[in-house]
Formats: sequence, C-alpha cells, structure tokens
Amino acid sequence: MTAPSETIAERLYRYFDALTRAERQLADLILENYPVSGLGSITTVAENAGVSTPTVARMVQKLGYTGFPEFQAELRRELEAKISDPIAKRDSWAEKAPDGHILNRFTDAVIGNIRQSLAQLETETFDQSCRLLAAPQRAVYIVGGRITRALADYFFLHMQVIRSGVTHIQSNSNTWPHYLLDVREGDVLVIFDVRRYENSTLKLAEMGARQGAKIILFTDQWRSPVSKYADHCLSSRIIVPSAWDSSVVTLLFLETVIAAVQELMWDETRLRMEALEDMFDQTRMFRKFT
Amino acid sequence: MTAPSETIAERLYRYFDALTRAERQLADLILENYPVSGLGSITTVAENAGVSTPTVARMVQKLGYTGFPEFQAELRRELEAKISDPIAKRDSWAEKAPDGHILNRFTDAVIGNIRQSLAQLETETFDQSCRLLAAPQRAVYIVGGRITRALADYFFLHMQVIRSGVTHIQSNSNTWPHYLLDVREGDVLVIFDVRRYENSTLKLAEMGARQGAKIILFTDQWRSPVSKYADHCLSSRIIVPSAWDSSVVTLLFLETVIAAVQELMWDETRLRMEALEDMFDQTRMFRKFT
DNA sequence: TTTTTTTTGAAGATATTTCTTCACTCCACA
DNA sequence: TGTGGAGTGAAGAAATATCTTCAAAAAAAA
Repeated sequence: MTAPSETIAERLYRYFDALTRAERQLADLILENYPVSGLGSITTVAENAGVSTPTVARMVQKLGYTGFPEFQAELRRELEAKISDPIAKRDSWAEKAPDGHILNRFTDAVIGNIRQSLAQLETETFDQSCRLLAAPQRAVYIVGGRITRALADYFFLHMQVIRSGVTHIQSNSNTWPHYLLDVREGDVLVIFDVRRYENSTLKLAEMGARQGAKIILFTDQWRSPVSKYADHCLSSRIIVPSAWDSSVVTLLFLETVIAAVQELMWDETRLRMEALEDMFDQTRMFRKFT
Repeated sequence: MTAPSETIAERLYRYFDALTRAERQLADLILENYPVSGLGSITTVAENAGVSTPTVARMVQKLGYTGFPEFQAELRRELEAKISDPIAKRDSWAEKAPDGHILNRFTDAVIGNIRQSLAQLETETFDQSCRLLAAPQRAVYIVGGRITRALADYFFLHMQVIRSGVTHIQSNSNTWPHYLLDVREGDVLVIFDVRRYENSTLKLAEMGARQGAKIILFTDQWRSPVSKYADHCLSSRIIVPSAWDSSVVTLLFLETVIAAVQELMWDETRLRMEALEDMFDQTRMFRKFT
C-alpha cells in the first residue's frame, strides 16, 4: 500500500522535481508547517496554498495515494507516531544526522550567536543606522575587508537596487583616496571589519570621519578599532566550531537592515521595486496574485 | 467566540461531570491520544470510541462549538501551537526591541528557515559533498549568479586557503567556455543558483555535467532546474519578511561545509595556513593583536 | 514569432460527511 | 410491574467535501 518507512515529507522532497509550479507551491505549504497544514479539508488546504482543489487532488495522486482522504489518513498516522514518540527530540537540528555531527554542533553555535548578538543589540543603534541609510540625500559608501568583502558586496548588491547614490569601495583598491574626495559631510560610510582587523580599513575610517561622514560599522563581538570613529556599531558573535569565524549573524543583521531600509524608502523605491517585481515575474515561480 | 486560553482538553475535563455515559466514553478516546484521535472524520471518531455519530455531534455542541468542523478546527489550531518549535517561538530575540519590530520578526523567520532546512537535509548529501571537496586530486570550480556571487566569493575565499586547485568562475564573465575546457572528469563544480534561476547557470551546469564533473548545488527550497544535473543538492529555505530573499541558511551550510572540509584536509591545510600567516605578518596588513 | 503541449482552475457530478429526527432502550422510582 | 424521562443510535436529509471534466491560460517547442 504505502511504504511505511518513508514519510510524506520525504516523499514530497523526492517527487519535488516532478511537480509543477502550482503543485510545488502546495508542497511548500504542506512542508512549511508540517504536518498540521495538511490536515484541513482539501478546500482549506488548497485555499491556504493559493491553488485550486484539483491541484491538490492531482498532487496527492502523483504521490501515489488514491485520493486526498488516504493521503490525509497517512498524515495523521505520521503525526500520531511523532506525537507519541517519547523521545521527541528537539535537541538536534539535522534530525537525520548523528548527535555529534558537525551539522548539529555548528548550528547550535550559530543559534547561540544569534541569540546573544540580538540580546546585546540596542534597537536604537539599529533604527538610527537604517534611517541614515534611508536618507536619499546622503550618499552611501560601502567598504569591506579581505573576508568581509563578500558581505560588503552582498549589501551593495541590494542597496543598489533599493536606492541611488550607493558606491562599493573595492577593498583591494589603491584608489581609496579618489573615492574619499567625493565623500561629503553627512554621507554614510558602511564599514565591515572583523578580526583580524585591517590597518587600511582603520585608516579609511579615520579619513572618512575627518570628512564628516557618518560611519556605520559591522564588526565582531570584540569590536574593531574602527569603532572609535563609528557613529553606530553592530557587533555579532562569530565563534563556531571551526578554524574560521562565522559571518552568519552579520549577514542576518545585514539582511534585516536591507528589509528595514527598503520599507523606510518605499515611496522612493517603489518604481525600482516594480522593475524588480517584473524580474521576479520572469521566474514564473509564483502567480502574481493570491 | 471560543475562549482562546482554554484548551479543548481542559474543557473536556471541566464538562466531564455533565457528560453522559457514551459521551464520557468518547471524551476518554479523545483525551487518550490527544489531540490526534480527534482529527478523523466524525464517523471515524465515533467508530473508534464505539459510539454513534450523533453522540459526537451532541457532545461537541455541549462543549460550546457550533458543530464538529469547528471543534476540529480548534483542535488543529492547538496542535499547531503544540507542534511548532518552542525555540522558534521565543517571544523576542532582541529583547530591547518591541515585539513586532523587524529585528524580531526577521529573526523568527530565519530561525524557522534554519530549522526546516536542516530537518530536510540528508546527512549523506552533506558528507559526500564534503568528501568530494576534500579530495586533493579533484579541481574545484565555483560559480554564482547575480545575487549569489557574493556567496560564491565567500566560499572561494575560504576554499582557496584550505586547498589548491580552486577556481572562481566569475558570474558575469563570458569566458565560461574557457574555464570549462579545463574541467576534467571527476572535478567538482560548485554551483549557486537561487530564484530567479539563471539560464546561463543552467547551461553551465549542463556543459559541466557532460564533461563528467561532479556537481554540488546550493539552491533554495524550490530547487533550481540545475538540480537535475547535480550530484548533490543542498537546498535552503529563503523566505523572510522582506522584499528580498534570505541567504542566511545557505551561508550556514557553506560555513559548515568549510569547517568539515577543513577538518578532512587538515594535514594538507596546516602548512598552507602557516605560510599564509607568515605572509600576512610580513605585509603588516593586519593588526597583530586584538 | 506561431504552434503544440502542458498546466491550471471553474463548474458541475459524485461521494462523503455532518446533522437532525425519531423510535427504541435503559434505568430510577412509584 | 408499570411509567416517565433521559440517553442512544439507525436512518435519512442537508451540507460539504472530493473528484472529474473541459476550456482557457501558460509554458515549451518549433
């Protein structure tokens, strides 16, 4: 009848490639809050996923069930097993990996980093940084270091779409002075500097500060020396079980800033965003409405 | 309408004395494997409890619901709350920020993404990817897309230190064919492709596969079409309350891969890292302490 | 571009579930 | 041993859910 060893979630992933766009959208919903979101009536499930009931019926048949009721019965059986399992363990992230696996250890550390970094962050620091970045009359300069250049680049890519007047000062460039010529009082300098802190970055911060630039610094928990020039400093914990430091929390901050600035600038950004929407439309992954 | 603070279980206990014999029998069943046993059709529930359907209908009305469907909907809501991850449901991450602040909403979403992405990841996929990347005789080629180029760059920066034979194929380059000339059977092609998926990336994957390259794909939950050529596919959830998608989970995977490969290759890597430290010392590029 | 194939949801047909009615059973009490 | 009220479930009515069909829309191919 049904393979007892394979969960519906696994089956969904296995068949994912064979599913159509609407069906993937549905599969996504079911997996998102698994398995509860699959428990309503076929109508409810379809509505929540934004697809039609025939799509639901078709998909469960593709998955090998004779119909929606059978599919749902299987879902309930799974749920029952999951609920009644005394060792319902949430202590490991990758459930399929052994306990001491690097995936679990690493993720543990990252979650801890996120929690601690956020607990320390002052909301005002964050909000004010966003406001600075959302001021259209202020030019924005972004600069990273050896490793952080990837983060700087990521930030630049997004800000460039959101607003005008954004410049990425390439880290290896010896043309810094040229860029700095253009920096005016009140412009915003976004600096990335984590250990090991770079001398050239410090110099740049100093010069920028002297020109009257507002400095927003993304750094680690020990804070780069740049912080003495910085108006706002967002520091992230970066320790993980690795020979390298983690940039996950910094990226999280970065993305949150992007989301917030986007929202603040919505009026000015709308046209730019509509162009972006068009681009998303081209993915044809999602229907435009509902 | 329904008291949100009281669970159905509590309500059952509270009304228990007012219930008749058949109704108690039913209540017992529902409480026995709560709340899953209440999720079938009214007929199923009645049968399992050994009572008739009218008994079920009468009891839920005694409990204050307009009918069985409403009762069941409430049961599902409870279940949802119970199932969803307690860690993800932390009240607030940035404790100093108000509840609905973007910092908290964003972080909630990211934690959820991490949890779900890891739950779905097969350990074998991860381990085998790491082993491929840690094989010194295999050259490694890394390629990103419009947004993911920053991630590709980040990965490249680290892998370059860890081992030799690593190449970053710049995404905007029209020299792809040149790089592909060098790709030999068994080499590793690391591809980043999240929505919107890029045609050029797909082409590259196809060509690489034809040359016999092993393909490791970092993609999103919907999986880039590249996945049909990929030997290993690491997919991350990327949805956040933002006009943009999140790369946090992908970065987490990336860093974990880096940590694992580093460990696997430690013998070869140690010398490289020491040499690198020496070079940095000589250039005085970094501040020596703190 | 145009043509062909695939995918999709509206609408209706069918099946199932849910609810209501009502006759029967059970039990307390006279 | 009767009597009445509460409890119960069989059976059918009403409401929903599920499935199927088919034409339009979208994607892929030519």
